[in-house]
Amino acid sequence: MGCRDARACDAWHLLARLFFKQRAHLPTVGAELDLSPAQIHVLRTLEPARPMPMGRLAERLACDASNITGLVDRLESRGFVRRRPSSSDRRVKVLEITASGARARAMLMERMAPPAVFERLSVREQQMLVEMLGRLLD
Amino acid sequence: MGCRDARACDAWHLLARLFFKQRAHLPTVGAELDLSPAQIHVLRTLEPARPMPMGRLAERLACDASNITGLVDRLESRGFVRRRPSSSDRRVKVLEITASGARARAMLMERMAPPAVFERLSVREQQMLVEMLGRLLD
DNA sequence: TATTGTTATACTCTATAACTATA
DNA sequence: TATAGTTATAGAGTATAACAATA
Repeated sequence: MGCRDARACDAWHLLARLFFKQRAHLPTVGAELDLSPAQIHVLRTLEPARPMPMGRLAERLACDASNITGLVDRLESRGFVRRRPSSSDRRVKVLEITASGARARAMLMERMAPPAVFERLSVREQQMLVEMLGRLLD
Repeated sequence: MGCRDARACDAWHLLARLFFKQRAHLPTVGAELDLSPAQIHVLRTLEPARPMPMGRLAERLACDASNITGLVDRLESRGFVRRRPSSSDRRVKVLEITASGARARAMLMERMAPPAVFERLSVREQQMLVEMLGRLLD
């Protein structure tokens, strides 16, 4: 009845639980800037000084490319994000976060990672967690 | 421009990235059983032999209680979940996963935690990850 | 008077398919 | 012929507010 790899299933389950637990703060945090949860994830994914084609953003958010158009439309109209033509392929539009968007992003990230949660781990453990999550993402 | 607690922000960011990466498989996995991503998370949250009031499920999924009604309606009509009256409070309805639901759950969990991902960590590291995530969830 | 679950409503997200402009 | 982004559409999720039953 269980999974073949019980530890992997446990890990995924706990990971999802922690994500939902933190996600509970998204509506409150987003309300201050009038940003929906999905828009917050766009800002989170668009790291400053790391432009990203729209298609790649769709991959990272695990959604269809057609969703990105509308999400970016509203963020762009509010000055948080910019569309740039790609220099190598004229079909591609590259997304950049603006200075204003980067400020909003930093504020959002900070609210989403309340020290009260992650301080339950020692500094050494926090480093290990970050390193392990990074390896799972490769 | 960064967060006050950079490590906590990194951890939250990586956590969200990993969640989205795994979530990319949800539509494919769910399609086999005709389950939406949200319905999959209901089944994942409802661990076998651990009945849960509807309100508590709403908390765990970080959504409004009114959403749970519809989600559970469809899962119940397909025999994956049961509503039971609470013995102590007649306002409360307790949710149980059925035998059929538990089989679907095990299949989903296995597909969502492909060994190819978690095998990038040693057994010792997997144990530590599970232990740390558990502590973050307390 | 407060709480649990439900209903009705409106809004957003989401995938699908068809379209354009490039490649 | 294939790909990146857009548009139109319909379906599902979501929060809000009002409601019934119970505490």
